[in-house]
Amino acid sequence: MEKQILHVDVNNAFLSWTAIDMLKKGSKIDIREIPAIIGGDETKRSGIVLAKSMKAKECGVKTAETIYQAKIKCPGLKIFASDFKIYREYSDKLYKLLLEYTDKIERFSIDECFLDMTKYLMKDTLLSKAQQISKRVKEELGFTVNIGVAHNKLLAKMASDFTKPDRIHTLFPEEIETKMWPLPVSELFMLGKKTVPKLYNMQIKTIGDLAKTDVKILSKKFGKHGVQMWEYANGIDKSEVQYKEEKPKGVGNSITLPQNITEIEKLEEILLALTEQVTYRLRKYNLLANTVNVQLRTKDFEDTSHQGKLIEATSSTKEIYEKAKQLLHQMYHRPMAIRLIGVRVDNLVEKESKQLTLFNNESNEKQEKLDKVIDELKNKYGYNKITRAGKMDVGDLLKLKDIKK
DNA sequence: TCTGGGGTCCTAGGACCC
DNA sequence: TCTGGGGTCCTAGGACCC
Repeated sequence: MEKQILHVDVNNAFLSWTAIDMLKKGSKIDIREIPAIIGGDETKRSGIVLAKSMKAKECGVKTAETIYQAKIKCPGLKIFASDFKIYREYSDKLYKLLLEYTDKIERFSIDECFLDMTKYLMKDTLLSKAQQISKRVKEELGFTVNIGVAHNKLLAKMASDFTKPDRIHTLFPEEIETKMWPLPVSELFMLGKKTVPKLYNMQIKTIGDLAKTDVKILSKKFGKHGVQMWEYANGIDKSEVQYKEEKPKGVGNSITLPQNITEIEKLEEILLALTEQVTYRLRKYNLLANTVNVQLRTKDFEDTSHQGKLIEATSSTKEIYEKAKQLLHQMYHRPMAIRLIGVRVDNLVEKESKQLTLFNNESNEKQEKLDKVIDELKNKYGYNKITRAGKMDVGDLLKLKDIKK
């Protein structure tokens, strides 16, 4: 049966949400109306553009470029800090509103949702629902969305990306040729900056060119990915809206350091703080990890990572940190100037399904109790207030003067 | 003061087994 | 002085997304 899918995409999400939050707090300016961006902190070496206003876009400012470059392009540019707590609140408000139309919603990211609206079989009904959603979001929540309407997720997502802001676009099978095929191939979902030049070399410049290319040639050159890009170019996507709350497949935490660090002792301390955050989230999900992965980025932007299996699945800060420290020592050799360090856990399993081991020793139980007490304190008094005796969280660590150089 | 942080999925190659 | 081949598991790295 033919599905009816909507893709709802918030226009300039971070910038819009910051704008309406500022207005609510009495700001006289609407940062959506001036050349403005939401950006990281250049003094912490995380100075990239997260979102831009239309006026900033007109100057040529691009998402993910450096603030430094953006300022050159747009001299009067105003920069505002991101606030993910606020973004989460607006995202939740949007989700709640959408729930009134269907419970089959997939939260694809903080500012994008797929809705399975197959229960509205009539095209006119479907379109009027989309119009209703668009109007209500604007009036009740104060920001605008783009909505893509199609028979599968891929086409709905492509459609919502057409012209912005505050628009509804359809992409039904008979419209693929006129609406999607003339677009540059780089516009196709899942085609990034590594693949596009290769396609250009093959004289494949538009999505239409890709759709008409022999899938065997693509399969040979790009493997599975080649088949998928051909299907996408032809509007084929069989995936379902994943509306059931899914547990994460991995949990990670990484930080770009304000200054490069060479001393392994300092890296260890930061690693512990990162690990504490990871295991805290792991325990909140009631999950256990089977593998630990440590990532390093050098001052020259060379990335390396090492991973290792744990003896048994765990969410214990101590056990995961021990493993992480071991991995760090494996990969670290002097003199290395480290720009970024990260830890992540993968191969997660439900806590309940953990196999009982013969030697469920007392020390493990003790450790588990300690983690639990710390988690409860963190829940009660706020994450950053509570840390292990003698240790600080990443934020505090990075404030230390002696970390410099 | 140039280059985030959170993810997912795929692939190539090595180790090991039969 | 020859050197299989299939299968599984594991790891490092890469590509892509928002």
